[in-house]
Amino acid sequence: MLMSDTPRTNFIRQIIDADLASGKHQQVHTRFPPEPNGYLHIGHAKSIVLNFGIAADYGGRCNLRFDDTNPHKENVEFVESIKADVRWLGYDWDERIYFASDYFEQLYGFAVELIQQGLAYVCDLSAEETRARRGTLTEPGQDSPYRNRSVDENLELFRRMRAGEFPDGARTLRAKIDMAAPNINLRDPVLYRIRHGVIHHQTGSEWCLYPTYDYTHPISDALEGITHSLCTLEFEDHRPLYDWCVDHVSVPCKPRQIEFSRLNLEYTVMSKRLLTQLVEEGIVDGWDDPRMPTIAGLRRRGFTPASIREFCERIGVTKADNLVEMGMLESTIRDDLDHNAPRAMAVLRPLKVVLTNLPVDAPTAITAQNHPKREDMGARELPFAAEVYIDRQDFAEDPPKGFKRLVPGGEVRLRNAYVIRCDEVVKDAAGAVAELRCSVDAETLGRKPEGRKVKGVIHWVSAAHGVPASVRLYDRLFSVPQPGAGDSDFRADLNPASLTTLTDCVVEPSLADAIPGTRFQFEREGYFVVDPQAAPGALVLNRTVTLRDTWGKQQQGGGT
RNA sequence: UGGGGCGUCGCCAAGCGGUAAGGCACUGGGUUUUGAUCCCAGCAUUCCCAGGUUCGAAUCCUGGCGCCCCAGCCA
Repeated sequence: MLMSDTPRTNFIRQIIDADLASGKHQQVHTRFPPEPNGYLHIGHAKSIVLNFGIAADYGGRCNLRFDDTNPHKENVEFVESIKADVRWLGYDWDERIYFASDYFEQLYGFAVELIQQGLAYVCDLSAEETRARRGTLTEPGQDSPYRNRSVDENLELFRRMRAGEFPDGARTLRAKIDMAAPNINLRDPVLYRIRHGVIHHQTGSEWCLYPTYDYTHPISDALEGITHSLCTLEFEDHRPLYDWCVDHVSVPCKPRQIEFSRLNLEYTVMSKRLLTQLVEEGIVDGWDDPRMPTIAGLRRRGFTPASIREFCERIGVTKADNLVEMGMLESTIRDDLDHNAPRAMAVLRPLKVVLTNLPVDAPTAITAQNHPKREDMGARELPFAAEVYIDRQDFAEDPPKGFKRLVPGGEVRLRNAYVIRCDEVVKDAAGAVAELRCSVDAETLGRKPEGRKVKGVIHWVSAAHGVPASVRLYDRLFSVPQPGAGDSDFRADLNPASLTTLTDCVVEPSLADAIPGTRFQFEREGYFVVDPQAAPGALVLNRTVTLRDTWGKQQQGGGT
């Protein structure tokens, strides 16, 4: 479904090309290293497509590695959801699924190496004291009073830290680099901290000593033989530390860290902290709420793995800050579904239409193509009778200029069926339109009407055969492009109309037994997917995205 | 007067000294029993700004300006 022959290259692939050409590497080995402290989102998809995509295109490998060095925030539910999401996106790590915690013992050994070289020391400063001595952006820090302990004392203290002899926060292991370094990450960063009483999802209570990301990541990469370690821009300042670690410890190779800019999408949030808040405060219906930018949410919304992959290709990979329009995501799923989703008819806001002069020999079923340009998708039978439902929005007593649908005395084509004319508008006691009485032009079944043009085509469902359904219409979760901009509470930017549930919908009977996850285009309405909550007799459909709507856009643009 | 990055069309993004790709969006026009799809056309004399080098600069140099990230024992 790639729509162009745009070269899909980027600066990272160029670096890899050069490394291969120069003989620096014979093969490429990447990794996707999520922390299991939340569900994956579309920003992670960018990284997944980048890392697994490069491995696939270069005949290399990509590992899945959980960066699980902070047991306080992590759990197995997140581990499992991440595995499921990566698989669903279409990627395979074969047997190469790793945990940074797999390396805890080796990491400990490398720390001992650093101590022996005089490159790391046990520091007794509290977190607050450490911060107070770190200096500021413009002033150097001060050396820790514990910076010059002997190797033997450090070794002994570090052993006792592991043995659990000291309480949380009492001591840390710090790299001895340079407290005056202009790069704050080099001012004797903490390598190990003490954490008692937390049960790590992989190692249980085996450790009370946990390595930090800055120390763990480069070494994990090196142990796995990673050639190119791709991460986001905020780690650029950490690269000197990354290099310091692999340079001073006996690892088998030295991976190269390359940073790219993270994805920002309009009208949503991408930070795990905020997404977690939406879930925990019940603002959304869980991590897989179809309004969430999570992989699980997009899946439930009806997105396909291919469309997400294509989106990630289209946005590219650079180091420039970016804020991608939602329309970019929408167009990718429309492209996919336009080509691949079978068509069906569903009436979201039913209005009964009685066909008053249906010929006695009128067909009781009408054959409809499942796709306008794909014969291979076949056809289906639509039950047809004198009472049908149309959508209330397809009728107007007082139509706006340019309205092509049904109006009193006007004609419109019932899709796949006859041209009808509205003869009478029946109202209820309150004066609301209750029913329409229309006559059909018997000569227009499968034929153009004589001597006139009928521009409007509307969809319908036989009243006697239609199946009830409830439909969820989703809109953007937030009403502003950048929720929470300028330190404001992002919750104030929530879109109150992000979910509209329609419970009186009627869909064509062929959908009666549709299984969850099945996608359709409801003609003239949009793309929909059967929700997992759907049960036999209680169909629930989620709107993935509307069709492109130049009429609706025109209407909106004219007003206000 | 700390360090590290980034600035090419409304949004993404190619470009790597030889005279501005592509996608999304938008604007026309055509086809159409989905106001969809599809098709065709248009859409940066200019690359943050100012100098300089060069026959030639978005690309090289100098100086500005703007934006992002960093002072967790988070990742």
